[in-house]
Amino acid sequence: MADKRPTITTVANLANVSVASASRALNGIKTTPDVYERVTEAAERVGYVPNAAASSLRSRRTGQIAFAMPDVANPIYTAMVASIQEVVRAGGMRLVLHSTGGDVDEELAIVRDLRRRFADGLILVSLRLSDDHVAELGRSPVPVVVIGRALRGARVDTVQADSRRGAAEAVRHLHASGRRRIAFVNGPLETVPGAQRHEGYVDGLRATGLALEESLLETGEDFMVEPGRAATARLLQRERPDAILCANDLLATGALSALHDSGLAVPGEVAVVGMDNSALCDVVYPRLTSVDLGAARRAQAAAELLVKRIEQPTRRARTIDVPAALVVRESCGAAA
Amino acid sequence: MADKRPTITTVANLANVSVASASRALNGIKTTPDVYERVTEAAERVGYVPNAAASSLRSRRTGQIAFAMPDVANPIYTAMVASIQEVVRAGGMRLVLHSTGGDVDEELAIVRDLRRRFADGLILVSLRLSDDHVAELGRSPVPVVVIGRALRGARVDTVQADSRRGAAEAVRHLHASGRRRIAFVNGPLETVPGAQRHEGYVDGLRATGLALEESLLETGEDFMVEPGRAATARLLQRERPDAILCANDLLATGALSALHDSGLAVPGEVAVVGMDNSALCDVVYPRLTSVDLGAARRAQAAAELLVKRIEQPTRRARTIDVPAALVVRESCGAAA
DNA sequence: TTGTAAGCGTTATCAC
DNA sequence: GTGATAACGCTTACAA
Repeated sequence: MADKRPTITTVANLANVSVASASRALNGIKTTPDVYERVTEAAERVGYVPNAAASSLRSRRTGQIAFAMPDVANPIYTAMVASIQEVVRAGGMRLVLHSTGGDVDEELAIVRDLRRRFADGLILVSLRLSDDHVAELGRSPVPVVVIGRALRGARVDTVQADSRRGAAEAVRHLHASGRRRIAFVNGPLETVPGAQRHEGYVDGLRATGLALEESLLETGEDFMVEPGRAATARLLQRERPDAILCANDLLATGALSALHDSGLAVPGEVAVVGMDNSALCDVVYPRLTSVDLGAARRAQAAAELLVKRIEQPTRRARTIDVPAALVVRESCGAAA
Repeated sequence: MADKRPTITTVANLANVSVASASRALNGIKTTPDVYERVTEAAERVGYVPNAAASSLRSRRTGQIAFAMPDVANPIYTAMVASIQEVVRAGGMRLVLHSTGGDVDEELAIVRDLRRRFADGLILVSLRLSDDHVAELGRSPVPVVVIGRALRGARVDTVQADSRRGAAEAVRHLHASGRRRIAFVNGPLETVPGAQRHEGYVDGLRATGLALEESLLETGEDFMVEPGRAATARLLQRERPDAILCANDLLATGALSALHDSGLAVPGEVAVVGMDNSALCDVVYPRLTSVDLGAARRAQAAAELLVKRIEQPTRRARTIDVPAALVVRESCGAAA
């Protein structure tokens, strides 16, 4: 902690120029080399650093990007944070983080808070996009990019994963490697990913000619490890599946754990496939086959979209689709 | 996106009071109930939201807390983010995130950037605290709380883990359960945790009467999974240890992976112990015994310390010690 | 209690 | 290109 900070006036006086010239020199706006020299030197000498609040107030730019996601502890969002952070830093901006707990009201509160203009834009990941979101997004004074599902009626840029097709592909792969009783451990059905992945699972069954069996379906109350473990345990009390597709890697991790506890061999007796292809996949045992939904790419695309939109607020809203791709690892080799 | 925003003047005019009264009413400063009523109603009606930059500029408080850590992707820092986020939100503030990559220059740049006054305070996690840090921290206009090691000569609040004692305890536990060739997979020795945990390992050997063997020491070039895998693989080329203590859970995860690949049973042939007791422990197979270094508590303590210090900048610098505790799980049961 | 008015530190708009 | 000067939107003395 230190004392009195120099302001731009300090610098201007020291350099014998007006504050206007000082400001211009410091912001890279054309000046005489002489002025530029004197100003930068003076700034250097007194250790001048511009005040963020003052420059935001006048310039109407905060240099901050906000990112709101359901849960910081989920590796998939962590990966997104890392991607966004890169883009943000490359642009000399700062990242403001919000963890919403997946709560819709919380999400809406954050969008509403944008009216404070604490950030130049927001990247929002929501599991439950509603009309309320559309309405609130419409009132935002700064651009918002949604990672999730394109919202009809909202003029916002969107980045989407093709998780439906990804889930279907996973089912086809399991079928192709000889599995016939393919269970599905999903998260809450009323979420966007929950609904889409369920559809993908059904698509996959249809494509392979397998029947949809209620007894092969389980949903965790959340896309987390424990719900995955519990859901799988319930599944195993019925006629045993020979493969389990999980709606994300956390659920799959829970599934692996439940299978270990039951003494079932993976992939020998039961194959397991996750979704997200997160860092978890190389960490669990056996390594997890997973559907890559391009989290890092989605986050990067969202960040870049946002930065462009901030610079050019009037351009048309865009939707970017990021394809899914199955990444095969140990957890779904051949059946025993 | 929308159009012209109402300012406090809009509200004041509508309520037929001065802007000063409007400001007071909105900030909970004593006014006539009548004035309060009219102002809040007017604010409500026009959807007034105060401008963050303007209020920061005048009040000299940004309502933002910054957190700088080596790596967002490391679950231990993720846990810290979650803890800090809670405190920050409870105080109605925002969290600004910086991932430094463990780079000292990056860390120093962030501290320097505080002079912009973009945040009211900073929580800094550094793996390599130096005199440069002391110097730069001394120049910060806002308080900084360090999570790491107390810095001599710096007037900053600090939160420390007792990782030295924790490592020693892990060694003692392994010895007590019959292990005699206890290896140590460490991260870079020139880091604060690397150095401390090494000392703890040596303490533990001494306490149990085991000899320090060079061949049982390995260091990864980083506290990550891959270096852990590689270090363990190197270790296994020599005379086999019957236990491996790892300097953190990521290294331990890599160790487990290398052991699986070598076909060695855990804990039957080799016991494994990690440090940090992160979310990873319940996710890997077998579940990882780990030394809890109180990450969540440290982060929470740091955040609370910072908030208090912001409110009361002159109070004495404090150092909080968070104790370590071994959490026993499957990876270190009895030897075969 | 309330209103008046003076900034907070910048950047943007003018004439020059 | 440069220098006055007026905002930016708010908080806070100070006087009433």
